[in-house]
Amino acid sequence: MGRGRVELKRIENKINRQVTFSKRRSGLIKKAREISVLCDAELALIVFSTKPKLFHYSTDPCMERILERYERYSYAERPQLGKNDQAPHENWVLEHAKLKARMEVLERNQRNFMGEELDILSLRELQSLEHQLVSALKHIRTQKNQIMYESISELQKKDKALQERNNLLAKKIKGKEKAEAQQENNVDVAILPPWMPRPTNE
Amino acid sequence: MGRGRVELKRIENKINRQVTFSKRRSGLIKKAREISVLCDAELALIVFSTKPKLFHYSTDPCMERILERYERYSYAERPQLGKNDQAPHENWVLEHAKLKARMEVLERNQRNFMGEELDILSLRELQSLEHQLVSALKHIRTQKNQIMYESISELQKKDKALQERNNLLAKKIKGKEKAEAQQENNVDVAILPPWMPRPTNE
DNA sequence: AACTATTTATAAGA
DNA sequence: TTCTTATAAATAGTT
Repeated sequence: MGRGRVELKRIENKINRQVTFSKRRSGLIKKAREISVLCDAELALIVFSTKPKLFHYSTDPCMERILERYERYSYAERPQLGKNDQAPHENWVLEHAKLKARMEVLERNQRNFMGEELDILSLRELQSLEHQLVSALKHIRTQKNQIMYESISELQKKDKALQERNNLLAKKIKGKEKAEAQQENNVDVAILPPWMPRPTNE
Repeated sequence: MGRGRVELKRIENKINRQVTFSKRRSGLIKKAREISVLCDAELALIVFSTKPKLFHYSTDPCMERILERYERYSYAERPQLGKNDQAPHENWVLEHAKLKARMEVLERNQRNFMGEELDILSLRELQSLEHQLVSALKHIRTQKNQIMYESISELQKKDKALQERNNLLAKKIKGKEKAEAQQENNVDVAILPPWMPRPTNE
């Protein structure tokens, strides 16, 4: 919709892509709101731009509710693995407890990884944590470098292609100018009355 | 769009609502796909009809990934929602799903903190992670230093105390030796026959 | 950010 | 559900 069909593929021009993103995002969110109001549907829409920036729309004041509902639904829809018909409740309680315990461990770890709650750790544990973080940092920096290198090499490739194209265009223009100059000369000579002096080639 | 404006409110006729839902749902999903392709955006769309039936679209093969990413982003700005006083079972299933979702986020975070699975992170996310780790390392090293200092100063205190006790004991022993020596001398001199030479004090 | 020529979505009807 | 079609809405390119 707009002045010209648009091919369904990534828009290469960055500015253009950004503008289109912004327009279509608002359109999408509007449509989402419309269907939710008109048809009394519950929905959640999450969009990450390449920036990456987050946009979202949800019928529920709290997006989480819908995500949870989704999780629940998709769990239920998943192919039922071994039916736990025998003691589903018992089983659940057990699993829940396990999950909770594991979660607490994870949370504590996470806080430690963020440099919090270190006072309960022994010297040996601190040292191990330190080594882990140093190693992680190494990986992260390597990955960062790689991304940056890739980005640079891509830009260089683009740059080269553009330069070549420029050269080509410059040559074409030069050729054309020469031809035009030639033509002008010819015309001039042709329209001169016979008694006028002809221009001499130097 | 269509033959006549449509008011933005719930369609009361059920059949009509259903038809509209079906049409608009496909339209919405189409638009979602378009923006994701054209603008290179990552997105997740979840729709529940009143049936209730679930429809969803996601750029990622695994919707979870985007939901996790969403969680990660919105985690900071999430205000604690009010307790849902629902049926206990419902509530419980819900909490379980929530726990599981949160767990997955935590696990992913933890892997990231350990320098794994970095390939899905953007440059900006990597940078943020790096800063977090650097800050954490600083805290960890501070804590380590503090523990070591405390340990050292405690050892020094102990050392000093021991040394003092040693000195004290040494003095006591010296005093005793002298006394004994004196006594020995006395005895020696006493039992020497009168014609033997006496020891001289130097 | 506003405009507008077009394309696209879709409401109603079949 | 699907197709058609008149019309509303979205939006690509432009200013």
